[in-house]
Amino acid sequence: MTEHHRDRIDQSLIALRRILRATELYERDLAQAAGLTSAQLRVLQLVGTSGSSTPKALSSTMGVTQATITALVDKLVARGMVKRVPSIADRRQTNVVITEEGRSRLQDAPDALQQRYVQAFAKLADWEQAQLVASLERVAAMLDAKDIDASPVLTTGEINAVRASD
Amino acid sequence: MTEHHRDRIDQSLIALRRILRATELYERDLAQAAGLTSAQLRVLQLVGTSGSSTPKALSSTMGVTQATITALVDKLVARGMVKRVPSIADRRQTNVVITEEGRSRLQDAPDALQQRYVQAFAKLADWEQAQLVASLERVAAMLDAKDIDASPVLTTGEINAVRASD
DNA sequence: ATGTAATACTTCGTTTAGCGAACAAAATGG
DNA sequence: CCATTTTGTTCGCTAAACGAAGTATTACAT
Repeated sequence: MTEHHRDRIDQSLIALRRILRATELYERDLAQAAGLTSAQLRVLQLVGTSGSSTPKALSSTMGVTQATITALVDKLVARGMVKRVPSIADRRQTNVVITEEGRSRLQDAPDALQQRYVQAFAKLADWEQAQLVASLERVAAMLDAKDIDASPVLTTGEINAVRASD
Repeated sequence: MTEHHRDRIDQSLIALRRILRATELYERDLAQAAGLTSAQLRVLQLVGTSGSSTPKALSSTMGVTQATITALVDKLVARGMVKRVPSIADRRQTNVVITEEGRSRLQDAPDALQQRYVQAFAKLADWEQAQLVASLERVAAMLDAKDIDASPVLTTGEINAVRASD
């Protein structure tokens, strides 16, 4: 592997970390401004876009256990953002439904990414936008591929081997 | 704003969310495999790359309060990963220094992004790598610009106005 | 030089997020 | 009809994070 390849890996990792960090920090500020925590806001947004969802679905979408969802929904229920409606089709299930109060709160608390991103994106030239979308989708595919490697933890040695593999 | 512009914004936001989610989920798994929590690992990595850092610096880099850093450093000290060394130049300051134990732990716990990313990145064609780096750096600049907008919270109306602004 | 302000860090008490284990209720498949 | 699986909740616990208050230490203004 040549030097500029290694440089590019480092550069893109640094850029990705900046993206992660900026979003994370901003998400906290935003949720606080909306009077919710970021985890609660994420749940509210998920319920809001679909109109209704089950704890099981929320759990797998967010990547947390159902027990955690129960606690988050409890808090949103206590604040009147959301209500639990027993499912008729399957009586094990509970539908988490957004309320009017919840909807209007969502209006005041737009998505963290949207706020930062949309304004800047609109300023880019057409070809830049197209390229950006293509690149982001490629990175996303790279990262959330379910089977990048069977082993959950790669040792440093293996990583260096990959990096040296040309 | 034409339809395909709006589509592109949506597509890129979706891609960014996939990136964020994949990294977040993976970070948890990885830290657990390394016997540390992800917050502790982040501190250890920061201290490890610079060799030594102050709580104040860690605090602003990570975007948390100093009280939080104190607690995290306490835990790393208890596990012998890191030690506190009083600063000589400024006696208010404490240097957090990585130990041998900490270094070797870092070897076993590579960065969450690295693991997922490096393998896939190496497989891309040269021109794709170059384009990816350029795009990622552009997004990062867009997101962590300190002055995207003076107002901390943008209302939905304003966002829609931006999206309709051409 | 001396008093005041700012900085660096810690301690303490509290809230939130998240997990695993144990459980009840309902659905599914023999 | 019975065993198994799925769905959701409760409980007890750990970790992360915050703000407020407190202690040193340094910087600054007069």
